[in-house]
Amino acid sequence: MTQLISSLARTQLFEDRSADQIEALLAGGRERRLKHREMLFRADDLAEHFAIVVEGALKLIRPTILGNDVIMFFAAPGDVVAALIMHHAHAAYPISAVAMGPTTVITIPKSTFNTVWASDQGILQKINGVLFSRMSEMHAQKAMTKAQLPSKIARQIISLLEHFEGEGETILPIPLTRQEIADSVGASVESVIRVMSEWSQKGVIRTTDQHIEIVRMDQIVELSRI
Amino acid sequence: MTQLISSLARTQLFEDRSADQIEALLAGGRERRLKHREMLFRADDLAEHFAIVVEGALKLIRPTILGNDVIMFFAAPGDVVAALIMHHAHAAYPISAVAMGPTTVITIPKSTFNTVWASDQGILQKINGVLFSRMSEMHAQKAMTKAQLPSKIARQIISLLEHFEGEGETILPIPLTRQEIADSVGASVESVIRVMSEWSQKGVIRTTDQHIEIVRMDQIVELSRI
DNA sequence: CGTAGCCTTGAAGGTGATCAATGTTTGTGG
DNA sequence: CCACAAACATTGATCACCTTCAAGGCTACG
Repeated sequence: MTQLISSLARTQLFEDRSADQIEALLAGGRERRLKHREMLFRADDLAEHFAIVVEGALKLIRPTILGNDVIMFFAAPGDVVAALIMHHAHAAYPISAVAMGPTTVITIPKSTFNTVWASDQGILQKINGVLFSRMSEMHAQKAMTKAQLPSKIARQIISLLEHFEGEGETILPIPLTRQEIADSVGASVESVIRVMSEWSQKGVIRTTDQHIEIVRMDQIVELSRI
Repeated sequence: MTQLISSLARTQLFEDRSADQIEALLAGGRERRLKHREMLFRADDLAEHFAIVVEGALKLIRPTILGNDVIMFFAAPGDVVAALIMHHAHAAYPISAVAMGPTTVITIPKSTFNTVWASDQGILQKINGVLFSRMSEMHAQKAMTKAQLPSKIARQIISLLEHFEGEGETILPIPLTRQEIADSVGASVESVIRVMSEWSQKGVIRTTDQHIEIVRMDQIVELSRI
């Protein structure tokens, strides 16, 4: 747990907190290590915990009536998931959360949220920050609806790169399949493959066992704003 | 102002507050009556106020690189807009807000938010509720990306009807153009017109000067889940 | 009475979906 | 460590949905 706390202390959420304070905020919390593709919680299950991503990544997905999945968000270390729902009594998760690669999270009971977190102005503010960036991301995606597929994929990749690596890095640190890209931009796998294969051939990107490397960032940026 | 307070007291946000409490929360607030199509604030302007819709409606729009607009959200009476951004110092509005029909709002300075609102747990919780439903709406929309246009339009109409009227009503109380529907579902005006003209012919909907009436709700509901 | 905003209709064409088949890599149990 | 299954990537052909472009009509309002 001390290990955990020290890595949490580096996240945006807890940056201005002491180890003691963090420990108090984690009351009743439990570390969970998820394997690749393991589910943390399922849509429609009763929401009794929220979670903080410590390492790895979660995809927040929702099945559609048509049978396919839609990926709403990729949660990176430091992200809080299912926090908004904690304010509702007896509510169900609106989405499912699935690990991408080996992932560590802390799950915290609703009761801790409603006692410790809800009365901590600083934390609430941080959570709002997290929500704000999530909302911004959804807006950015929606603003691309009428753009062509290559632009959408390019934007998504850039966004993921920034969200997971900060600046400068060019290799996405999570295993990301073409299907997942398709599910997040609202396209079919085949179409995503056609676009990305062309990029690979032109040397714009490179893929080594599900890890995507951006070789020519300038080109991707350009594509994202056509 | 007393008039205003009494209509605010009926909103979800202030339902459990006394008139005095409401007045305190509105410190520095100013009533604004907007005409149809008048802009409350513009994207990229410095965000110094947030607002509560009292009557009418606002569309929250964002221009895209391709030149067209995207409508992110339709704000109904009781909705709070630009609240999330209040936590950031010197931030700009990420979207523009434009009145649909004659609209009354209260604009409240950032300073009030950061003093009175930020220290009021109850209010923060309510705001989270507002955000939650906004997020849910974005999710619902995203879940429809791969659906066909008629389904998207049907879903959007149902969602607006619920958001603006509660239950049971069948006439949308805001002037809503085909262009606005198109901008909100990510389609072209022409396509929206083609779909809705067919509905009009079949007697599923009726339009009288920009007010849409749902005649056969069952059909619309059915269409929304194909 | 002219302009602005909105609605309508038709024709042509393209982007991306769907379907189907196959190759490749990863993982697992005997 | 091999064999087989599961997950993932690929390619081609066909076709539907929706966009785009163009032209015109209707209604409200200053």
